[in-house]
Amino acid sequence: MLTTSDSLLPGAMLADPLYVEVKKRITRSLMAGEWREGAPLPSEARLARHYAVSVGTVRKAIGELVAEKVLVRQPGRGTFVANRNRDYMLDAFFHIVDAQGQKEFPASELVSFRRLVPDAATASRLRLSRGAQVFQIENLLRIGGRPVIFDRIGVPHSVFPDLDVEDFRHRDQTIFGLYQTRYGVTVTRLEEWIRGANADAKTAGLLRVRRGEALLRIERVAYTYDGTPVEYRERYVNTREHAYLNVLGMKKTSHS
Amino acid sequence: MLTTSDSLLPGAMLADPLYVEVKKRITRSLMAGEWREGAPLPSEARLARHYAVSVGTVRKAIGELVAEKVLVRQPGRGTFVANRNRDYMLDAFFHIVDAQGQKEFPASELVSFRRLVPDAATASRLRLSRGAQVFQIENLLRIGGRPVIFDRIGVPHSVFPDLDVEDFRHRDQTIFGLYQTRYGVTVTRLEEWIRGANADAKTAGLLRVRRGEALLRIERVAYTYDGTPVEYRERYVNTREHAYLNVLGMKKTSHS
DNA sequence: TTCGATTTGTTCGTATGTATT
DNA sequence: TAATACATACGAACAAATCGA
Repeated sequence: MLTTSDSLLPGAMLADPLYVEVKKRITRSLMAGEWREGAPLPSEARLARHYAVSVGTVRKAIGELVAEKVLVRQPGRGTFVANRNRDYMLDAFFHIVDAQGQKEFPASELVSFRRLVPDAATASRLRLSRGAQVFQIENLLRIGGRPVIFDRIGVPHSVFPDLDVEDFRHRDQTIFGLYQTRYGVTVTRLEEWIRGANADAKTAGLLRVRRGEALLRIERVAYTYDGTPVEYRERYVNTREHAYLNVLGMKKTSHS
Repeated sequence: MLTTSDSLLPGAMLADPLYVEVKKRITRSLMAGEWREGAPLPSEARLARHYAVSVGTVRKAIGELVAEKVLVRQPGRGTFVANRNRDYMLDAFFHIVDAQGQKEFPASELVSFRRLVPDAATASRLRLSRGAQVFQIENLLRIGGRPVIFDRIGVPHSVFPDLDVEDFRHRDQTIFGLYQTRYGVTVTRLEEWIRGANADAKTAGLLRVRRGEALLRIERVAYTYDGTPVEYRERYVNTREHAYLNVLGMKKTSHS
């Protein structure tokens, strides 16, 4: 609870700069669930006293975590653990847009929920040992009422031991939000491998396209703070009326 | 040339914080081509004196430009205009990897070079007025000797007036490098719209796949510092042995 | 509504460390 | 070795936003 002092002073041969050390400690506290999602951190001045460093050093550490979207700063109010709510997820991790480039949050429909030993691809991506089980969830996502995305999700049984169909069916939040609130698992990083794929019979039926129609196939691995893979997702997207939008480089600055 | 002083002091009702103002001025100098690619900027101390602000303020401005990969800092040496060389391009703007996630720089083969009035999609993406002409370049990219990517590139005649086939055929650099060195046009931002597409006869022939095979189709617009679109590229990727890799969120930190 | 306490944002200045030439 | 340049760290002052008394 950050009650006892935790000075970084005692000349203990730090490999990293002070602010990196502070950043690590804050990250560890975050991982340990010391502050809830949306909760305020102690003020910069208090953290500085606590770690026995200057305010500027704390500011630099917090600044990097803000850049990584782990924390949020609000002038006059404080620094908070970033909310991984619907809007945030939409902004950060969801890249499917309509022809005008607009994002819309999809409606989710559960197709199947099973517990099984995964195929080789899933096991490998999730770094599972032989025979380890996963929950496999198939999900159909509709945008504007029409099916656009089909997801096959695999999550390790070891990470989400008592996961339940009802969790998925009745959740009022994103899937990542579910991981967060029910298991304290925060997704901080995604790797997406995007390819083209001709629709097979099952997928074509679900997405209402012809067999053989070109779909987007996205293989995606989600990682936690410490780099542990916690979800493997195979996603098929009907890109007739939608697209995967990726923006690289400088954000719109327009100082001309 | 940054010879005369350019103080920001005279209480001239600045809307932005000082460091944002400094950032804007540096960006403007960059756009005006005041410092060549790879050239060193004046030291932080000199810039601080020049703008009549503190070193810390200059550092914050430069820091943001470094985060945007416009500048590069080297301890003990100085601050430099980022090199948009092959390696940088590969890292920043090229996302096609092989099955192991490795990037390899593709070999380029010119298929066609024409000057024409573009189709509606190209004209719209490049914000061209009716009747404005573009150069259209078709390019086949090979990775490991095999054709993987087919590009149809459109660039406004107005931006690259005397562009020549030979420029493309004999360049020893990336296409963006050509824009930079020959026309002073620096690409800082990309928008990529990714979809699936069934290969048509021509593309199938070039990429040596069956007609109807699912390819990745990437529509891409490249923008300059000030947001002007300077290139529209339609790209088809054979993703049998390759993929478009996108990484979102925190970079690997691993402070556990 | 006003006021005061708290918190982050900006700016300055200084000192010291480390890398490069 | 000395000079230069960026990196880190500290501290101080004031501004601006927020919130509750």
